[in-house]
Amino acid sequence: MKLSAGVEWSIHCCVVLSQAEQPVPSARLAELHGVSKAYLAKHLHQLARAGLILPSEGRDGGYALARVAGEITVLQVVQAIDGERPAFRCTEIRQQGVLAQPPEKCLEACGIAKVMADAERAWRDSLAGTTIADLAASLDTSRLDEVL
Amino acid sequence: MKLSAGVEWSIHCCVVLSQAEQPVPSARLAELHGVSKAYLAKHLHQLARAGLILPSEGRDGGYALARVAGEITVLQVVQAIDGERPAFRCTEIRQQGVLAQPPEKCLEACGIAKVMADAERAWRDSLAGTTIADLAASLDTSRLDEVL
DNA sequence: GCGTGCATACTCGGATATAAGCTGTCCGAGTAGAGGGGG
DNA sequence: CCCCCTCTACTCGGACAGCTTATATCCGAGTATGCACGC
Repeated sequence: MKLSAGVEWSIHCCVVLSQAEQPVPSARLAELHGVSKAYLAKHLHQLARAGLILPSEGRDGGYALARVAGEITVLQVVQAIDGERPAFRCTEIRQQGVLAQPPEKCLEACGIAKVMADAERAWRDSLAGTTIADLAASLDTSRLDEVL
Repeated sequence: MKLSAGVEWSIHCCVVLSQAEQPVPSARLAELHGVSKAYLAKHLHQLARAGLILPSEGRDGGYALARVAGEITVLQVVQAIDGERPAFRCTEIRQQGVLAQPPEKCLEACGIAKVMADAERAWRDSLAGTTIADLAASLDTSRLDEVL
C-alpha cells in the first residue's frame, strides 16, 4: 500500500494557495516546492476536476482555491489525487473454490471486508478532521508573503 | 492507494488454518479458495517469515498457525503481506524549492506528515482490534469440517 | 517380530517472466491581456 | 482622447515514454513417511 507522492505535493500547494490573493500558475507552484512542473500540473488538473481549485487561463492565469481553506479537508485532497476507491477490494473468494458458500448466504458483506472497510473509514474520518486552514496555521507561512 | 490482493487471500487462509487440527499444504489452501497455487505459496511464505504460521516439510506437511487464533490480529497479517512501511512518506519538500525552510525550523515533523501519520495510526488501531478468532466466529465455518 | 535403511512422493523456498500503475515529460488548443491603429 | 482589433505570450489540458511494484509461474532443494529387507 503506497500513497502517491502527488498527494504530498497537492496538499502543500493547497496550503500555498490558501495564502495567495492572486491565481498562481502551476509552473510557479512547482518551483516554489522544487518539483517537476509537468507532473505537478497533472495533479493540479485532478484537483481542478474534483472542484477543489479553480483554473484561470490566459496571461496572469493560474490556480486558486475554489472555497475558503477552512472548507477543504485533507481527505478531499487525498481522494482527488488517489481516487475514492477503497484500498481493499473484496473479490468474493468465499464464493469460489472447494468451500464456496452459496449465494443466499452471501447477501451480507464478508466479515473480512467489513473489518477492512471499518479501518478505512477510521482513516478517512481522521483525514476529514483536518482542513487546509488548520495546516496553514500550523505551518510557517511567513515567507509566503515575499514570493507571492 | 491499493492493497495487495494477497492480503485477502492470507486472511482467509488464516481463518481456515484456525479451524484445522493438522497442517494444511499451500496447494490445498489454494484450491479451497480457488486461487493460484504458486502465488498463494509466496504469500504464505511471507506469513511464515513474519512468524504468524509455521511450515512443516515433507509428506503430510503444510502450514499451521504459530499461535492461537485469538492472538493473531488482522493488522499483523496485513503488515506481513503489505509491509510495515507507512503509505505516506514525507519527502521533506518544505526544505526544497524557492520557499525552502532552514533545517533548524524542521526539527519537528512536518504538519502534513503528522496528519497522515495520525490517520494511518487510526487505520492500524482499527485493524488491530480484530483477531482471526473473531473472524472465524463471524464467518460460517461449518463446511470446513468436511474438507479438512 | 523388530529394527534399520532406502526409495519415494510430497512439501516449502527462491529465481524467473508478465502486466499494471505510478512517475516524469512533451507538445498542442485556447484565452486573457497588452499594444497599436483608427475614428 | 477613446474604442476596437490584432497579436502575442502565457495558461491549462491531454497524449506519450520510463521505471518501480504487484501479479503469476516454474523448477529445484530438503524432508517425513511408508515399505522392504535383514537380523
